[in-house]
Amino acid sequence: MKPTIKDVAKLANVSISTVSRVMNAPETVVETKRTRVTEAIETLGYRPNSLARGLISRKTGTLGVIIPDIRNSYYADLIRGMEDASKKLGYNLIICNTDSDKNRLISYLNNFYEKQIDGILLTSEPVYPDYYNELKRLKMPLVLVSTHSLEYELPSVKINDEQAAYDAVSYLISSGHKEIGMIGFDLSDSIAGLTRYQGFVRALREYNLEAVKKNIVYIHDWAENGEEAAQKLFQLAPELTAVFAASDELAIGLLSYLHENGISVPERVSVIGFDNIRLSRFTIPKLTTVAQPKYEMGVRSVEKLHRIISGEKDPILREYLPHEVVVRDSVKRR
Amino acid sequence: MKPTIKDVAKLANVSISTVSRVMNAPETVVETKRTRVTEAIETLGYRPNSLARGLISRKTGTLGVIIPDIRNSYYADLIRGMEDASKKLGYNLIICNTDSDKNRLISYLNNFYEKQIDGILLTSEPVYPDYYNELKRLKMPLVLVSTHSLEYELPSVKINDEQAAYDAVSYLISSGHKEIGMIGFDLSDSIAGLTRYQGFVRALREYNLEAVKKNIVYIHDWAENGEEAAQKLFQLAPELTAVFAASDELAIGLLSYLHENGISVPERVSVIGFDNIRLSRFTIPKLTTVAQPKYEMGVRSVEKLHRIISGEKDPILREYLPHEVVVRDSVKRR
DNA sequence: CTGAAAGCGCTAACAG
DNA sequence: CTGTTAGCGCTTTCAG
Repeated sequence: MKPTIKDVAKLANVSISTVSRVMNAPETVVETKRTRVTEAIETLGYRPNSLARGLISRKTGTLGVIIPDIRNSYYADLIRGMEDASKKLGYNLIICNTDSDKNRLISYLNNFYEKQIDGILLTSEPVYPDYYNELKRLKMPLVLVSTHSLEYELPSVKINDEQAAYDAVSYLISSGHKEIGMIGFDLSDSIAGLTRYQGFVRALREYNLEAVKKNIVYIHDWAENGEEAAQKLFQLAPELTAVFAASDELAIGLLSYLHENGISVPERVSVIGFDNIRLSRFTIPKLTTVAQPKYEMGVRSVEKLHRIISGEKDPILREYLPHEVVVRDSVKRR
Repeated sequence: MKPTIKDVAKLANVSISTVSRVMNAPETVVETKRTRVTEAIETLGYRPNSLARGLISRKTGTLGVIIPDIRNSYYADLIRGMEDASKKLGYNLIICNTDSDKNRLISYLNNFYEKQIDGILLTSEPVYPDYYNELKRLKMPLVLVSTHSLEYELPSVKINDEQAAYDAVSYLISSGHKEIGMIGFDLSDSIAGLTRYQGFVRALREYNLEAVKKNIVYIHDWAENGEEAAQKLFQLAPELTAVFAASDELAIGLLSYLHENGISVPERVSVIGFDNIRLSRFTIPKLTTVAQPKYEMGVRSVEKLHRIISGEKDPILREYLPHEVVVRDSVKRR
């Protein structure tokens, strides 16, 4: 049986309140007793039960993270950032994958509620009305990450996806490309789908290239094969000289497809990705992409959530972190 | 304030024990009251507080996962497998990154202890005596994943790394290669380092190629640049026709290096990786590698841990799951 | 400065 | 079948 505060009290010959005090406010206990207690704690290997503590304090020191699928490389850095910030602030992270399944998401929300989680980090998921209602009912501190909500007053941290896509495509255009295509996420995905498409179109329009906006293929699930999409795209528009892929994973599939088909990159076709995942530095050729500050986003989202939990006033409701075009070797000037 | 069992009892006009009963043993309550309680729960949106429950049951429904660094692609599938199995069995997963730092690891162990975690999944870390002592002191159910211990009687699930490396190198040899090199993890890493090296050497020896076992470069940290290691390796042994990389990430760095230096793969040099991470299907050329059943390992480890927690007798202490050479395009017969 | 006592929300005997 | 009561391990008044 694990030693409890009672055991410590008995061994140190004090009351349990005194033991409690040396743990929470040592200066209020006379030194003689304090050391006796400390020693007792030591010899018993006592550690306070955080369930009992949480029952009183109404704090568990645990945050719930909801992501679509951890296998998506995008989340690796994000979560690491969250974890490092959490450790610093005294939290643990419970990670849950939803596969963007509504029921699974709601089930986890209730799970969090029962576990008395201190706050939620909801990732990549658009906030549909039913999610919002559930969230509101549960009344748990929340920060949206890699997503936001314009309809509801919900704190969030993400990049400006539309602008980032715009910058990617502009980079292609300013490199002399006119026959540009895109592999994007379904437009029903209001975060990574619609916005990046809009950025794509805005760039084209600005340079009077709007005619090529038809050169687009959508994928409906992040794990879908980038190669297949690439094939469809080049069937649709064989004349392309550049492609904007809405994620690096997609770009990597595209690179693979092009290589298989003897289409050289960047000589014949240029490719720009999105996210700057770890392995994008090692593709052949090295992938030019627009980087999201993923680690930093993870850190910021936890800090933001912590501020909300602590009741501090958070200066900015919707935070947008800077993205950056990382120039490597997959785009050629022509 | 969240509604408590008292609120439900009051609203349904029964005692709190009755409410408790409809939640835990509904059949022991007469229907009239049962429906009254159910309705009260419904209208209040009541959910039991799992802290209070856990205080009594001594179960939290939470498992602690310790990994070196989630940014390592290897862990994505593993964790997803753990998560899916956990959801099925009613657990949540707390994920902690240690960077293989001893203090950080021990700090998390104590953290788990205080949180009354039901069990621990300790990943990739060799069990040093001080870890073992700490683990023993804490007395928490534990399963080792992607690692094991020969000194201590600790349950584990992993592949046979030595054999897997042997199979990789044998595949190279049976494809006609004699000038073989390796990029491996430091030998002080008894799991991914030493064993894979031993498999490499055993294969060489078996085919009387032991002379080339000097063609090896070690990296000391998984995140180290595979390109640099590759450079050192080819400086050391320019005549190589094949390289065994101890991880796919390393293999991808190697591929990148070779391409940068105009060394064609697999025409001039063949490459075989290890792990079969998601993106290894999309490298150029597609990477031949030895696959670990990562997802399955995650599932099995949670099931195993669950069995231990439930006090069931677990048939096998140390489980070894099958690996498999996945032949793609990066190794050429010569 | 310190001990006794109440209570966080819930489960589990124990009577009735 | 159901209510009362006693805790689970800890923090927090409240006296002294």
